[in-house]
Amino acid sequence: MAPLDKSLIAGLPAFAGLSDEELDAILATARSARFARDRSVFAQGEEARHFHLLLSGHIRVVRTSPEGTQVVARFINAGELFGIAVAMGLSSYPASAIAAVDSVVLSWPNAAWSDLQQRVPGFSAATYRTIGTRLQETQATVMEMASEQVEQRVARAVLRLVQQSGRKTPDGIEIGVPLSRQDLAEMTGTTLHTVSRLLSRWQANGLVVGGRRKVTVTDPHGLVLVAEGRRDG
Amino acid sequence: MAPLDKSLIAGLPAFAGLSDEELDAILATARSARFARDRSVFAQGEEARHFHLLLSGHIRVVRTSPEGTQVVARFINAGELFGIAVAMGLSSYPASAIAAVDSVVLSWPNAAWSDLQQRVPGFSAATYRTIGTRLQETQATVMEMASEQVEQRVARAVLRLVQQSGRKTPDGIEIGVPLSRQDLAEMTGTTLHTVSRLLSRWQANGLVVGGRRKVTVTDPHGLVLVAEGRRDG
DNA sequence: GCGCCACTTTGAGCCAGAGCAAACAGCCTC
DNA sequence: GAGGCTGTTTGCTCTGGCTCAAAGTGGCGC
Repeated sequence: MAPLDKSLIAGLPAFAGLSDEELDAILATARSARFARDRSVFAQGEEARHFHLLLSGHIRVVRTSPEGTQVVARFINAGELFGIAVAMGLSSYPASAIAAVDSVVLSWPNAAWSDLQQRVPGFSAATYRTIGTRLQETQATVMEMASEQVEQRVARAVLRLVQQSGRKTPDGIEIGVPLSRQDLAEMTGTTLHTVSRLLSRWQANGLVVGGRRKVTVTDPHGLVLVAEGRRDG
Repeated sequence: MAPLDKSLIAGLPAFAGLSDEELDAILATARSARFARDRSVFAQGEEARHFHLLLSGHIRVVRTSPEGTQVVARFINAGELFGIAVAMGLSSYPASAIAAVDSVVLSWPNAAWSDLQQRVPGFSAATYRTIGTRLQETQATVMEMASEQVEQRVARAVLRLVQQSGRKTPDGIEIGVPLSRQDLAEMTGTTLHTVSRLLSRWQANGLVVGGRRKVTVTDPHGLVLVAEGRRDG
């Protein structure tokens, strides 16, 4: 395989300020791979030999319970680390990572982890922040599930996705990830039926426009009111 | 204040294998304090100037939503770090920490964080694991809330507490933290009424014995079956 | 040892949202 | 462009668990 070009990672905040030589050294042990939509980068329970960085596309991180219930834990955006089981002292991946769209992933063997920590100043702190942020977000999800109605939770999930990957279109802001009603249900702990009903009502009230695996928000402010429980969708 | 004795922390895994001099140096910037039951070590939203280590007792970590709903995020046991906002790049505490019983806490100013990281080999990795573990646990909670019935969730919460702080008594295994029905409800996202009804039924069926702020598990195996949904309490 | 307060129990009614069922519509393949 | 998937919509029914209400009860302070 040809050496990877340092321009791939030169622009990422995690590697800011490094010399060309250092970038090359970091990339020496990395491999890049393309994943078609719906292909799995790694599967829950699989032995974790690598950690990964998303170069382009979107990854859906999914946890499956022993009974088969699935929960979408988060979406990974370009530039983010994922599958860093090695950092958390885990020997196998606690969730599966599925390409939500065609994606390009850079992967290092776990052995490269300590090297990166030493070589890249601030890498360690940045990783702490990444994991810390995810912990905060996950705890926020727990709070929501404990205290809010389904309608508010779904509204929040949609707004979060808009922030993460919203794309301006003539009709409004479109979520840039193919997103089924089922996905939305798995992010909010409800059923696709309930999500579908909510979106239908929101659409009738001019808040969103739905489509097959697609949601476009036409009235973000109105949806914020719904998320805060200060307005009925 | 008299210097703290190194025997306080010598036995903790995080500081294993350090020389007496190093232990003294680490303790030089720490302060210990005693917190009576129900006193707060720090409050949600407060500026995070210190990080903490629990020497003895139990701490309840509580998040409160803008609307006032409370969720018990976790219990901290002796020997664990908590309030490590500094590691996650947060400037204020995301939750409150309340002494569940009389407790002794060792606190360092944030400035000591990087020092500890450099001075103590393996400290960084241990902290990653701590945060990583909490992330896993929190995500497991999300899964439970999305896919399980209230009865199973409460049973799991009780079993988890038994593991963390169970004390053998003639009647069975008693949870070593004063635990109201309200606390249990806040850990599982339900109401104290429902928890009370469940415990009453479990008691009638010989699984547990309840008391004021107290729960004793008399049939752990039976409770596991309830937690797994393979038996009705 | 009395009274109070915080915690707990139990009852009754109700409703958000799950489960079940069935029809419907983009979109891709051949 | 016909056929078949996969994803979506919508109606109906049923129920777990929340809400409101009120009556216990253990234990601490005085």
